[in-house]
Order: sequence, then C-alpha cells, then structure tokens
Amino acid sequence: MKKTKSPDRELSAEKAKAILDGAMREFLAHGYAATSMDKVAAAAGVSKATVYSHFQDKEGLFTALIQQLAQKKSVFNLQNIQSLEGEPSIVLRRFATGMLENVMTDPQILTLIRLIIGESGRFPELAQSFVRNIEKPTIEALSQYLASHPKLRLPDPEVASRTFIGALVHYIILQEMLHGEDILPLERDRLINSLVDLILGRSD
Amino acid sequence: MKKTKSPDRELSAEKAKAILDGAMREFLAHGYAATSMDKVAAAAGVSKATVYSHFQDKEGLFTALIQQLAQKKSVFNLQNIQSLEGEPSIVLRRFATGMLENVMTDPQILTLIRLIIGESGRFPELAQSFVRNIEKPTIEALSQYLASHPKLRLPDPEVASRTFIGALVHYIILQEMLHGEDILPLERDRLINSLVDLILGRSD
DNA sequence: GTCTATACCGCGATAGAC
DNA sequence: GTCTATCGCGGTATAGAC
Repeated sequence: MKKTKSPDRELSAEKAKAILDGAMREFLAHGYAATSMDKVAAAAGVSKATVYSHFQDKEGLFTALIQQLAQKKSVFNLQNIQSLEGEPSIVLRRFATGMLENVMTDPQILTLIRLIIGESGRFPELAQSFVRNIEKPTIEALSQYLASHPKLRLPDPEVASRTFIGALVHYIILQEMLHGEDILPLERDRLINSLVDLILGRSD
Repeated sequence: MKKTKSPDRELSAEKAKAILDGAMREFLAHGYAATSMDKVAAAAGVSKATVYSHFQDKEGLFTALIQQLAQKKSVFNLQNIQSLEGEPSIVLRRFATGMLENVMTDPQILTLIRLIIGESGRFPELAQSFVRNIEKPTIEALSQYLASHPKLRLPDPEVASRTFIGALVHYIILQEMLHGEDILPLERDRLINSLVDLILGRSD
C-alpha cells in the first residue's frame, strides 16, 4: 500500500524538489538580490504562482534552500570527522587533504560559502546555522581528538584546532574564493606538510 | 596661483566625492545588486544624471568605490606591518591585537570584506586587488620577519605566517561576520596567547 | 555640468480560471 | 494545485532644457 503510483499525489512533492533545484541554480549563480522569482520558476519548469504556493516568499525560498544545501555539502566532509582515529600526523594530514579535496572537487561549495558570507549581514540566522551545524561540530571534534593525545602537549587544544582549520579555510578563501592562486602561490602539499608539522610541534 | 577659490571649477570634484560617499553608504548597507542608482544619487544629494556623468555605469561606480575603500581601511592596519621589530612574542601579540582591535573599532571593515567575498564571483578583479594590495604585503612582511629570526627554528616561515594570519581571519569570520560569538565562544586574549605560543613553539 | 522628465523593462506578489 | 494574466512599483540609463 502507498507503493501504488499515484502521480497526482506525488506531483506536489516533485514540484517542490524541482523548485528547490531551480532556485539552487539561480541563487548560486547570481546571488540573492540579483535572482528573480521569474528565473527560478523558469529554471524549475513551473509557473511563478506554483513557486509561491510552495514557499511563502523569496526570503522563505532562499533560507529553505541554503539550510538544505549547507547540510548536504559542508566544506569539511562530515563523515571524516568521525574517523578521527590513529596517529596524529596521519589523521591531521588526512583531515586537511579531505577538506581541500572536497572543495576542489565540488566548486558549488565555494559558491555556497560565498553566498552565506555575503548575505550574513542580511540573513544572520543563516550564518549562525552554518556555524552551529558545520563549523562547531568540526572544531569540537578535532579539538577533542587533539586533547585526547596528551603526548602532543598542546596547552590549548581548542585554539590548536581552530588554528589548524583556520589556516585551511584562509588558504581556500585566498587561493580559490578570491582568485589569488597566481598572486600568492602556495602548493597544497607544502601547506599541509608544514602546517601539520607546525601544529604537532615538529617533534612527534 | 590656482589657489584662488574657483567654486565652479571645484564643483565637479566635490560632487564626485559626494557621490562616492553616498555610494559607500548604500553599497555597504545593501550590497551591490540591492543598491539602486536612485538611492545613491539621493544619498549623495545630486541627480541621477550627475552620477552617470561621473561614472560610466553601476559597475564602474562600484569597482571605483571598493578599490578606494580597500586601500583606506584594510583589515590589517598597514602601518603596523612596518613596525615588525623586536621580540617575537611581543611583536606577534601586538600584530594580532592590532588586527582584532582594528576590526572591532570599525565595523565597516567587516561589511567591506563581506562585500568583497560575496561579490568575488562576479567581480574577480576586485577580489584579486584585495589579495594583491592587502593580504599579500601583510603575509610577506610577517613571513620575512619570522624568517629573519633563526632562533625560532621555523622550517617554513611563510606557512607559519599564513597560519598565524589565517587563525585570526577565521576567528573574525566566525565570531563577528557569521555572528557565532554565542555559539562558539572564545575570548580574544585566550586566542592571542595560545596562538602566539603555538606558533613560537612555546619554547622562546 | 547639472538638472527634470521619461523611455523601457523587469521585479515580487496575487487574482481568478480550470 | 497549477496555470495565465496582470497590478503597481522601482530598476538602469538617457534625452534635452538650462
């Protein structure tokens, strides 16, 4: 039961998905203000009225979309933060590699973060849910991992965790987001190796 | 000569300044797409046609404004990067304090960077000039300072410089730009102290 | 050089047929 | 639930008077 195809009943849900899909393309390509509801409707293959029957208004559609996207494609591949086990130099290297690989593989992540940062003044709750759902778990997981290795003698694991992640985020922003690869070049592997050594006190 | 007040001759320059001033208020408050040339003209106290007589179009006005602003109010107070002299722990602490103080004192800096990052997809040359004129000199100055102190035994001063600055930038983004102070609290002094110790290998 | 007035278009949102 | 058609407003940019 309920497995019987009932196209009419499913239409609504399918359209909702199509709308979010069209909204994704348009908002990611042009930003919030420069995106029109007409274009969203066209990209979704529905009429504008249908868009408004599924979402209250432009703000509602935008926030619903970004919330959904931020969960699906976090910068830090969230599976990997659960596999924080093993030798520090290996774990940190794997963490950094995974994060950078993740961004290079899927450029939409870059665009999404650009959007969240760019609209963080007008959509503070969106920015905060990014911090809460993405940054916080990642920083805390790495922080706890570092704290659970007394051999590292890190006086402040949380700041160490933030520093490690901050260096990677700053690298991504500079090289990819702000197009600085040619202006301030730095090889990925060199960053990762030197950064890991720096955090681990080059003594492990 | 030429010191004689000639109001008519100066009118144009004064208006240009007024236009940039109005444009600053509007663009910083609402972003690029959501800002109208009508509002800019009103904020500047001139007519819309006058705006178009001084700047080619909306893009031209925007890029001229951002270029000018980015030079005037850089995140890293650029005077301080020339005073990189003395003991490392003191110099680094002063550098970090100055940078954070700078951002907290003038919230427009935050808004400006939000704008540059947010529009870095559509205005890549603006982003690149930010990297070239602001980030690059800062990173290189700190990098050279660190390299000139062999006692620190930093195997890769450039990555150390980037890591130090990256941690501070990430802190600013998380706490202030994305409104994460209550979600992921961290005292400024604790960050600075732990970060300086981490970079200097807690052994100086 | 600077104004007023306007051309022309696209916006967000809704009413009403089906 | 979804469509077409439309309302009212505000957008960028310019023409022409002064």
